[in-house]
Amino acid sequence: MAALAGAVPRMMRPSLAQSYPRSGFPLEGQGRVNQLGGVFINGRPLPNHIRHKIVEMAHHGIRPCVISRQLRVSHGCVSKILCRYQETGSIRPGAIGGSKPKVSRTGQLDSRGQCRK
DNA sequence: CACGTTACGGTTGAA
DNA sequence: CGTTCAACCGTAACG
Repeated sequence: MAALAGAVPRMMRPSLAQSYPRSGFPLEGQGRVNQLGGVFINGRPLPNHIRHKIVEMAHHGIRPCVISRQLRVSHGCVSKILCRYQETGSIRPGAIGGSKPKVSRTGQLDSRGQCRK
């Protein structure tokens, strides 16, 4: 599914998209720039296409250091995403949010429900 | 110079 | 309906 991992963009919510205060693009207001000159959002996963590019380049035989420079992402992130990709075989991030499952609290299993949308 | 891991700040989302 | 809390996010820094 790696090749088909790209299909879940956080499209603007109908209610939010309708709530356009003014300006052309109220969204993406947290656009930050890292030392590499790349735009990312603090506390939010990278765009789907960026992740796909990282895996694609890595599969091509390009060094992680080159990928990080070419895509403008921190090498730490590249390493993390590549590691996860090899583990799970998927490009998508883990399950963010979601409170602690009561069942796990009892002290049996610690596997969090990886419910991907 | 290249790579892995940790530290930090921030957001998300169910309970 | 609003708050809480743990987990993951990615960058920045360390080794």
